[in-house]
Amino acid sequence: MSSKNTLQIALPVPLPGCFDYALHGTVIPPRGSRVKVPFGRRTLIGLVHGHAPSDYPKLKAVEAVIDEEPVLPDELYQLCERAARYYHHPLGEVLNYALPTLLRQGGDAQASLEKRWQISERGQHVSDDQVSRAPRQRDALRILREHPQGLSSAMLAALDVSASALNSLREKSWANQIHVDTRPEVPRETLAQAPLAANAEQRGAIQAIQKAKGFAPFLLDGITGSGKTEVYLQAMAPLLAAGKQVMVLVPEIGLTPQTVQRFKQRFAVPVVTLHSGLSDRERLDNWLAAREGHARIIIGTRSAIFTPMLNPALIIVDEAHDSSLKQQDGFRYHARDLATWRAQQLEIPVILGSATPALETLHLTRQGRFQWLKLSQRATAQSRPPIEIVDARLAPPGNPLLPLSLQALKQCVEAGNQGLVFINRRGYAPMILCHDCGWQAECKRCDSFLTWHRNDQALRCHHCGYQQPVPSRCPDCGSSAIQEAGSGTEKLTELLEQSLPVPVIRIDRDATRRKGALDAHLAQIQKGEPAVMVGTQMLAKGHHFPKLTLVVILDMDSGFLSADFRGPEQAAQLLLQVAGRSGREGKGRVILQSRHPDHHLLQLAASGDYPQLATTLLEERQMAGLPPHGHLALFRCEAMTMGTAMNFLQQLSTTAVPQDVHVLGPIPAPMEKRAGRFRTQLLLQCSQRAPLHQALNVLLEQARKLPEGRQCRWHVDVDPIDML
DNA sequence: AGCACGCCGACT
DNA sequence: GTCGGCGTGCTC
Repeated sequence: MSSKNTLQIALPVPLPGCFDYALHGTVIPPRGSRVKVPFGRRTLIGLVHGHAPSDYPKLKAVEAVIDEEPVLPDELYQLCERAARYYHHPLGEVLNYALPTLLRQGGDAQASLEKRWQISERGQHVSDDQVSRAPRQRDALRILREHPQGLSSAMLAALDVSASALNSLREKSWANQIHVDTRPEVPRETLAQAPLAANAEQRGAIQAIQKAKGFAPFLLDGITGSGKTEVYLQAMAPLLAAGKQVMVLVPEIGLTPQTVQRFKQRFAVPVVTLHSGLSDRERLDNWLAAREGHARIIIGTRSAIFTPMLNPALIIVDEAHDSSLKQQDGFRYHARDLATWRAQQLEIPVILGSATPALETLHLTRQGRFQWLKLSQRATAQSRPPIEIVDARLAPPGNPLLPLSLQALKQCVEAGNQGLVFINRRGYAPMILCHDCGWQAECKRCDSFLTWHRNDQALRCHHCGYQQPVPSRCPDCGSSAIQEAGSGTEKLTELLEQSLPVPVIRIDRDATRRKGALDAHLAQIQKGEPAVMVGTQMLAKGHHFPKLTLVVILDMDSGFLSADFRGPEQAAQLLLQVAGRSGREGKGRVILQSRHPDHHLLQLAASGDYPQLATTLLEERQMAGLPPHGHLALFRCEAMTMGTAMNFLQQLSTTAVPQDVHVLGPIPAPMEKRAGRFRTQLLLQCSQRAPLHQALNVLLEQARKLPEGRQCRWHVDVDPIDML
């Protein structure tokens, strides 16, 4: 055993465990600091995990120590360790994921400073005749003299000072470029705007959160329009006034300028955002601002849960039921659960806010492990509009809209209001087929039908992106009797444009792809003139449409009938979310078209009694041993042939696992073929977490050894959200 | 995951 | 005769 210093390094490679390296030098870098090490034929940046003697015979030496201090606070390092263990994902990759890109690449953990031009001592004493032949430089000097703290290049350009004049001044040592820290002083008074008046329920919730000491998990269960955000804002106020920081996690599409604006308007403190739209530099600056305690409100999407904070006081997860909080590839963590762990570790409160809490969260709350804060009244004292179920089978052929729905839309816009038609299907028609031989356009690479996008003259697969031109004749029988079946947003928009005297605004991924297009559409709606929106899920969240009084929902059935056990839960959440758009400032109406108007879960959801629906669903889950009553992990596999994918998981399923763990499968995934690969899955189920994790450890070890696995791409998903 | 080594087919 | 296809094996 070597007496030399040996470091254990976590590296960003998909291999379990850490790697040992010899350290020349006497100062041992602490856990969480970055080092550069040789790995195979390349050089990687890893994080110090610890130091302990190693018996590995061919130790390589650390090439360079990058940080003397950890880049991640130990609390975050521990969160990563726990997450790596729980999700069975390599620690090095988890840690790597937690770091901003520039730090992963070895960059300095330094906020960027603003460059400014400043007049020098010598420049102060330059007389006008010294620059009589250089009027541009004379003007530049005059301007710099007026601004002794210096001016940024952008401001100088705005004042018509050219870069060449400035460079000339620098050559004569009359001006310098300096770097300044432009972070604003945080004002003593952090409240910038008076809070809204809270009703009794809101006051109760705010007080409960403010009274909390140490770790305290809350479910803020409030129907749409009940003023959850106001509760967040008032709960935050004293924390911010005490110089602390608050983290707010929001769903991907919820991170709109309006959301951020609401926080910025209320508080005069630095607010930073963390989301995929930032440049690497902006992301690092914001991350550092949070780590150093300058940023006081940190708003971000799921990955923001890994942001370090100097003075953390509260974590808020808004729309906590939203499935975008679970990462669907690579490191498959759930930000809602990590938020709870982190709050526990930091001994601070965490608030999960939702109008339709996930059954997991409701279950914990009913067990008393979350404190239940209920908001049952709309803040504006409007009652929630009832959801009318109507039989969609009565719709005229080829038209997805019932006469009743169309009539209601007409009345709505004639009364000067706005309507929304929700249809969760993009394109013109979800299918095209041959009337003569029954041929249907299918994706070559997936088990799915191609959607006709008439605007773009293309058939497109929504699962893999495959695209092909629309055939004019049937490729099988040559008939020209090709027609579409079903309706998407494009067709519905066209139909409504023909029937209504007002603008029809389509809001889906296709219509809003162009940068700024979504904002332009939303702005048009905000003007409040009569109009009808046609939209997908994109419209379901966050947006506030004051003039919207009618919502027509076209295709919620598939969710309620889905093979996925979470189908009804998610459909109900979406239904209530969409319905909640209606009548936020006035009387509203919601029409739900369904081909299964007697379906009991659909009726329960439409009744608006989400707690009762949840109870029913939870009973079903208990009988089936499904979450939250049982725990699941999924081994997914894909390969070039079904045989390879099946064979691997078949081999794997013979591995001995702890007694109480049920190994189900392998079975072909619900969509057998996707993007040209065949997909299979092996489901692990257990009433307890511990044996499930033991089983995963055994199976993972086995999977890495099995030769059959080499022709497959496989991964595990702990607590899978969608089984498809 | 990278990145090498290694052994078989169509090209200057 | 070479360039390059991706199987296989390893990384402290």
